[in-house]
Amino acid sequence: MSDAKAATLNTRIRADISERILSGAWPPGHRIPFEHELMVQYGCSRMTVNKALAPLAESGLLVRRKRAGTFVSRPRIHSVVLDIPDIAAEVSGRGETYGYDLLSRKVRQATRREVEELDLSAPGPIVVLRCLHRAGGRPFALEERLINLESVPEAQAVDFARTAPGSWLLGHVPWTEAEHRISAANVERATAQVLGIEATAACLVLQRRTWRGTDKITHVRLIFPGDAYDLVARFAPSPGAPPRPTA
Amino acid sequence: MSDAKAATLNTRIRADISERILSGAWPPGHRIPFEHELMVQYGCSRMTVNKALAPLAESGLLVRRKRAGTFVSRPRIHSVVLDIPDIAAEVSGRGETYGYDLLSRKVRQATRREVEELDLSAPGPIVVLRCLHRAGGRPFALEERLINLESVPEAQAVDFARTAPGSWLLGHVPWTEAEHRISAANVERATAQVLGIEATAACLVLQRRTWRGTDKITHVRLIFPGDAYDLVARFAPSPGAPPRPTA
DNA sequence: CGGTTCGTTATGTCTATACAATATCGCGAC
DNA sequence: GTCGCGATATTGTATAGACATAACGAACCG
Repeated sequence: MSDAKAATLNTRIRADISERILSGAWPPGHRIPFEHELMVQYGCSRMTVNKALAPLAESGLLVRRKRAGTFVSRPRIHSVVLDIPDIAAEVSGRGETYGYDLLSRKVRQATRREVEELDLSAPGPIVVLRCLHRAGGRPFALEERLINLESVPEAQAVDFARTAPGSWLLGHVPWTEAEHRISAANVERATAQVLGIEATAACLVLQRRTWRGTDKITHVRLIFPGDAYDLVARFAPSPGAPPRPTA
Repeated sequence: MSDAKAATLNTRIRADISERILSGAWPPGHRIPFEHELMVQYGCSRMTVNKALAPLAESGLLVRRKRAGTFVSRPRIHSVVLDIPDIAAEVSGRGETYGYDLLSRKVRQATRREVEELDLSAPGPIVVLRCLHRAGGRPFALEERLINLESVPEAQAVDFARTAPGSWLLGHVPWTEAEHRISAANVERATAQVLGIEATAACLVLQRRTWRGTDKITHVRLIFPGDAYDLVARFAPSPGAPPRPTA
C-alpha cells in the first residue's frame, strides 16, 4: 500500500503494530509493549495509544488482558467480508443489460417447509414469489422469495411485476439481522429449464433470512447457474479502515 | 436486546443510535444530532460522543461531513462476515472424527494454469499437493494445493503426509492478503470418485489465494460435495459484538 | 455580476488527568 | 507445600480543554 497519506499518530501506531504482526516479527502469543511504553515510544498520551489499540483488539488481531498486557492473538480463523450485491447492480456492473420477470406470485398460508425457512413459530399468511433475473437476455438467477405478511402487511398490495422484491424490501423494510447460507446443489428439472441449463449442471445457491428484532421478514433463495457467478471476497488486513458490519 | 448490562456510556450511545437507524426512525440521509447536542443530551463530554460515533461511521452506518454534520448512510450492499474454518476444526466441531490423507505430492515447475492461479509473474518451482479430508470415515473435501517455493522454500522439506498443508502454512507463514472465491461446479469423474459421489453431483468449490506483501504464497482449491457443507454467515448489526475480518 | 477571502461551524485528533475494574503476583497463614 | 488474600500493575472509561481541518456562506472587491 502506498499510503503516502495523512498519517495521524493514531494511524501510525496501528500501522506499525499490525505490520509487525503480519510480517511475523511479533508471532501469535507475543506480548506487545504496554500502553505506557508505547506512549513513551511515540511521545504521546496513553489515550492516544489506547484509541489506536482498541480497534485492533476489537478486530481480533490483539487480545488484551488487564494486569497482564496486550498479546498477539493466535486463532487464525479465516474470516472474510463478502459483499452480496444487488443483482441488478451486479449485472449492470458487468456491462450487461439487466432484465427482470415475475414468474408467479401467490398469497397463502405458509406450508410446513416455509414455516421453517422463515423461522416462523406457526403457519401464517405469506407472499410467495418466483422471479427470474436476466443478464443480457440470458437467465442469470432464479429467485424464490417468501415474505411474511404478519411483519410486512404492505407487501400484499404490491404486485412485484416490475420491481424485484429485493429492491422493494430494501427500500421499505429495515432489518436488523440476516443469516446467509451458501451451498451448491443440483436443481429440479423444471428449475433447470427456467435457467436454461442442463439438469445435471451444478448451481450456486444463496439463501438469506432477515429479521427485524424478533419479527421474521423474508426468506430468499437465489439460484445461480454454476458458471454464471462467483462470489468473491477479498481481505486485506490493512491497518486503516477495518471493514466491519457495525459497532 | 436483553443484554443485561455493562452499559458504558459509549455503548449506550452507540446502541441508541444504531437502534434508531435500524428501526427506521432515522431514515437514510437523516442528519443526526450534532456531537454538541448529544453531549448535552447524554451529559457527557464531546470526546465520549466522538468515540461512540467514530466506529459507527467506520462501519458504514453513518457518514460524517465536516461543517455539515453526521448523516445516516444508505446501506445498499449486503456485507456479511463469513468464517471459513479450518477443516479439521469444522469436522470435529460436528462431533465426527477427522481424517486426513495425502494423495499425491509433487515438486515441479508451475504450468501456465498454475502460474495464473498463484498469480506468479513467471513459472517457478512449486509444490503441488492433493489431499483428502475425511469426516467419520467418509470423504469430506478434496484439497488441491499449490505452494510457491520461491516465497516458501521450507515447504520443499515437508512431506505433508500427516499434517494438512493448511495447518502447516498457518503456523509457518504469515500472510497479509487473501482472496476467496466461492462457486459451484460439476467435477471430473476422477474427482467424483475420490469424493465418493455421483459424477453429476454439484460441488461447492472454495478457492483461496494468499499473499505476503507482493509475494505469492499459496493457492488452494477445496471441493466439497454439495450435500456435505454449507457456508453460513450471520450478520447482526447490533451494537454488541462486532464480528470482523482479521488475520 | 463573478470571483475571492474570510469567518463560522462542525468534525478530527490529541493531551493530561482521574478513577474504576480486574487479573496476576507474591506474601503470609495454616 | 498450598491455600487465600491483599497489593499492584495494566487496561477500560471518562473528562475538559486545545488546536487542526474542512466546508459552507456571506461579505467584499474587481
